[in-house]
Amino acid sequence: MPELPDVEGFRRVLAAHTGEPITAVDVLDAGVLRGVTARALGDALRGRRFAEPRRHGKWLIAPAGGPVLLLHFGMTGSLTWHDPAEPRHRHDRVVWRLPDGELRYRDMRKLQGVHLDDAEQMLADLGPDALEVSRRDLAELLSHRRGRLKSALTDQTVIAGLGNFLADEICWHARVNPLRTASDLDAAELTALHRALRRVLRDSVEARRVPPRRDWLTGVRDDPGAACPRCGTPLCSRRVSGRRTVWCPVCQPS
DNA sequence: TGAAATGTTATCGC
DNA sequence: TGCGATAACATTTC
Repeated sequence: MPELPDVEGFRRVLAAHTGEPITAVDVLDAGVLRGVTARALGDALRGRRFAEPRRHGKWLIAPAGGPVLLLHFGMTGSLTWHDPAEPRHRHDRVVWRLPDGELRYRDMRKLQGVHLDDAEQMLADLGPDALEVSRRDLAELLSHRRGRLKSALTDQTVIAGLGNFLADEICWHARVNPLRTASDLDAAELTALHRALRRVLRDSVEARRVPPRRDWLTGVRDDPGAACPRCGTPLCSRRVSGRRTVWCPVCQPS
């Protein structure tokens, strides 16, 4: 799940529960703790209050009056608010208990995890957040890339926040082939790509995910014999930089 | 049973 | 130095 829109949704979950004291931190699976022990995490946060959280790319940054909590959700993570009476899920790994409920960090695969106080280190190599990238920024960022457009868009050191689904969706909306060399796009293509990025991100943030709409690529890409929602042509698919990439050979000619 | 899954990182080769 | 491919991490699903 978690690309920029999902993490922005988690940020809003946390933002709705700032200002209340953290009464306890339950570490149910220390396998998601990165560079911090369960004891140190609890000692640092107990009695503190979450302040307004930030997001950069796929990172959620949660200051807590001194200590800073950093969450990354990998491919399967989430952060949700629950009544304490609600049974915990098998994949709930860390729980922050507040007076009126609790925040649960759930993650099946445990590919990423929970950090404390190393924001500068974790965020140092990230490019600008995808929501903050202007058309001019995008042109500049792509102009230095010799590799494929798909690879550049999903490289967090170039632009932070875009993942496999978003990158394909944006290319499809822009009618640009994701296998193109990133620095080869002309002015019209860069304009189309930037407009697609804005539109796809806006709608996805509103939906708190990349919506699986049938009139979007994301809604059909896993269908057997998937066809382009715009023109009905069978979609093409291959691995690019280790990720499955889907595009329409008619709308997005090479 | 094997392959693939929305992420990131280290490593190897060109 | 940059980039592509690959494996690895952990777990589930088709």
